[in-house]
Amino acid sequence: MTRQEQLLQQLQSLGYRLTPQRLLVLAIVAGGDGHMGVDEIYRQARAAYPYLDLATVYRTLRLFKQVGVVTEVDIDHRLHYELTAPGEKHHHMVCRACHRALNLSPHYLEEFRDTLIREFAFEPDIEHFTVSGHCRYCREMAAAVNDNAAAAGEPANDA
Amino acid sequence: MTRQEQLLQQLQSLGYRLTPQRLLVLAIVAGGDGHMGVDEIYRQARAAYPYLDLATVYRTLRLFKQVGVVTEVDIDHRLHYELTAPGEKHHHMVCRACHRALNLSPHYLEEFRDTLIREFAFEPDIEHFTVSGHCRYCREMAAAVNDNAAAAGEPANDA
DNA sequence: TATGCAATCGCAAACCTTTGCAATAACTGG
DNA sequence: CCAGTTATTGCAAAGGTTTGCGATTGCATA
Repeated sequence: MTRQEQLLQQLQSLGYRLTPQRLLVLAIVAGGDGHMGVDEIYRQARAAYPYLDLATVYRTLRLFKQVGVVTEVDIDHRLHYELTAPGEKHHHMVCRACHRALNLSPHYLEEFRDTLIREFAFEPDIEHFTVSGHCRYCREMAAAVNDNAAAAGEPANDA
Repeated sequence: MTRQEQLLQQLQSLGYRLTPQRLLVLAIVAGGDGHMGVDEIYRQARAAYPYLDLATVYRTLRLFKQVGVVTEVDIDHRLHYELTAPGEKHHHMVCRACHRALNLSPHYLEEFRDTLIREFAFEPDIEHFTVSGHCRYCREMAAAVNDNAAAAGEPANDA
């Protein structure tokens, strides 16, 4: 039994129905490399089954997430999904500048998590943890730009 | 010079214009207690100046955030803002169940931050850090419910 | 104080995501 | 294999947020 069949059976045993739409979305997410945007999943799904509705894709992904089949990652205020790899669980560092998402081993969070539970009885949602910030590359680039522009001081523009 | 006047001067010195809309939004956020939803800010602003557009409120708040005047908090996928209190900086723990937002002293994050910088050269965005999870009260309630319902096993419903 | 330029505004439309509803289809039991 | 139940779908519309654009207005300069 392949991993996908396993997951499907898991869904079914939880009382959910196995619809062609769900099979399709699962296959696509499983086939993609890493976190995929909803639009990309939708595009691929539509190529195989043009009748499919965007709302169904969103609902399906939400269901998968709830059941633990996929992991949701918020990248620049957009939802992305990737197959949950058991035993290779990881969190994300999302760069505010280039929107790259880097993986982060849960190991780095355990202590933080323990502290929150101990001090506040707050159980952080470590399944879907994401920190935003500036990645190595964008920091280097920002530093370089700063060196050049030095004193310019133009305010930001709007749009 | 009041804190508000300070902030206004800061905006101006950065090259931004002091418009009535901005003064109004700043006054409202400064007057509110803690993180306010955009709709609430908009409602109050409109009461004083009915011509104001929602888009302007969003743009203004985004600008304030960028300049550091306010802090953005994502509560259940909605944007909330609060005046940035220098010296009282704090992060948030947002409960996934009741959507309460609890404050978290930066102290609990310093070590985590240092680790990310050291190991990955990733500079986490500690100005706008939010962890989601389950708060003390909702955990207690969930535990109580579990005790009662014990074995029910109904699948989730849709809407 | 009058003038000019760019930043900002209001408006309308777009974008991403969720939701209500009636029609459809997956599963269950006979 | 058929019928009944109910989860799920497609569609259309709404909700929250962002954006393009022409008109307005703040501010600097003279």
